[in-house]
Amino acid sequence: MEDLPSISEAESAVMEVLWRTSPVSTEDVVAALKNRQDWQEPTIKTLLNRLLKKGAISAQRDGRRYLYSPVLQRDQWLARESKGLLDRLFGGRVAPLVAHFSKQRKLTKKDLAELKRLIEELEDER
Amino acid sequence: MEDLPSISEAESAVMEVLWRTSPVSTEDVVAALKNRQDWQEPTIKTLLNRLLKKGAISAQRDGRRYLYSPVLQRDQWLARESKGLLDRLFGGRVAPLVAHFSKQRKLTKKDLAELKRLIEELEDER
DNA sequence: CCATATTGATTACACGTGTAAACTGAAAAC
DNA sequence: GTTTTCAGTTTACACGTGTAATCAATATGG
Repeated sequence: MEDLPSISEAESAVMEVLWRTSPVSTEDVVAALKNRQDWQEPTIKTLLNRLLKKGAISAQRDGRRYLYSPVLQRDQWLARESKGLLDRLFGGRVAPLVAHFSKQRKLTKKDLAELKRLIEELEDER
Repeated sequence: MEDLPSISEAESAVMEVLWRTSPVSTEDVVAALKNRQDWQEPTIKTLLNRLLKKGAISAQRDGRRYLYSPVLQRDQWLARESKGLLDRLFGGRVAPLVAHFSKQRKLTKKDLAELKRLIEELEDER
């Protein structure tokens, strides 16, 4: 009964690939990250290996190579990451966080509209 | 022209103290963190020193000891940290972030009310 | 069958971080 | 003026991480 593996930033870039499609081969991951990250292939192999060791992904043989799939779900990861920040920076409260972004002028009109809709939706749910 | 120093999690706990009140002595910091963190005094000395080296705080002599003050402002730090998370986890968009927290049932009634008010306020600003 | 290529596994290495002990210099106490 | 004390400085050390080269095993082509 292992608890959720914690994954590093570089590792999360690899996870994002697997979360998008899986199972994938090392080659696929390399291809998917070619543009985004400036990593050599060995680097990606290392990251895949570490993720395996951590139990964040699983591997199934496919001829001479492996195909990898996520074990850790994106939702779980998202939940932990965002909760961590929220707690540390905003005392666990969402409103102050939004307030912060608004102060930073990081809210577009579209964001505002979306938020409004979202909030109405949430209110209706009660 | 140094760019903003990046501070670690443990360091940020020390910064929080200085952000609350400053200037403060090492002793003050130790006292302030006594309950929150289970750190020995040498640990806090180390952290203060690292923050000094990084230029995140400044020190002024006061007799035999130093009094420390923040150089890095909480707002700057907050902005960077939260932007980092927002970009990494939610593609830089605020609405998906709020959606995520709502899905996690992390929004209290109070949060909702506050958010609503906030959004109305923001809309009026235009 | 043997050489080559391919892919996973092992090893590497510097840097930041969490955590702290040991050392040192100067001030305070006697 | 010594001795003690206290605060700051130096050193320590293991672990995770970013980044990658090298090694080894196995499959494929000739």
